[in-house]
Amino acid sequence: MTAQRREVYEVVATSTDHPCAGMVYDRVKDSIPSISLATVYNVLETLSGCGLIKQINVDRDATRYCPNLEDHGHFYCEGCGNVTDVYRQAERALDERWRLPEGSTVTSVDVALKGRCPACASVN
Amino acid sequence: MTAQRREVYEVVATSTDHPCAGMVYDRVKDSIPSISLATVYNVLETLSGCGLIKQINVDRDATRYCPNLEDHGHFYCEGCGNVTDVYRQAERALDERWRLPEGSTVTSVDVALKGRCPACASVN
DNA sequence: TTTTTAATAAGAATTATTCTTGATTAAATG
DNA sequence: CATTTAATCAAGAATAATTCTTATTAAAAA
Repeated sequence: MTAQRREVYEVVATSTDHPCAGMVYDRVKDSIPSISLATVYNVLETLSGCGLIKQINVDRDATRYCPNLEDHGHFYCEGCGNVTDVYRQAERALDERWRLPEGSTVTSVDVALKGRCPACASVN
Repeated sequence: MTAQRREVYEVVATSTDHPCAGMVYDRVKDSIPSISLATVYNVLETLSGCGLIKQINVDRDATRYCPNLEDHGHFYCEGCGNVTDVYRQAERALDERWRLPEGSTVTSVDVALKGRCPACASVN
């Protein structure tokens, strides 16, 4: 655990806006001005590999990072671009939700909802 | 509806492997050798906009295209890279599945499962 | 202390996609 | 039918996120 890793993790953990690599880079530079963008990418990859943070992808936008390790989905607002965490109404096993090919194994389920958040929906 | 549009749509509609733009380009060239990759991108965008095909994204891989307009998710095999359609066990309204912010509107729900298909899971 | 290993910084390289421009084609109008 | 208008297309340059390469630095092991 290096200073760079500690600081990158800290930035993601204390951010509520699901920042992308460039945003993390900008924020980490406040405390480590010499850090390189490539290092931020490396560290984000390492932290994701350890399961300390999660990558979230909406369409082909830049990958964003999420410190919330609970089972949840993401709601992307097409008005303001914000991403918020959303939770299931009821916890249900995967095979109660999806008909999967017999004998397959599943390692992850990503759910991305798109639409307009209350603020943006009310404007128009 | 031009020849290019007809042919691009035909290729996507008759493909079962969820091809990306480059793959569509290669296949369409058989019947329209002069077509350009940019045109394939334009047409795929147009067809997606009309709702005739759907874009599917897994992580930041190249966008793939799906002619299946039913409500379904996608299962990406980390072994062979294939993408297959998966269906819900039961049709349930969105707000029975997710707790959404009061007053929000939802335009799309994308579900991407990752794991190993039966063939790849049995090998290892 | 010396040697080995891993992490970092910097910038070049890659890849999917978009943009720009000029040429063609199709549709609309006189 | 001729002509204007608009949309589409082809080709290649441009862009943006990400990865790769190489040299340097820091940490760990011998």
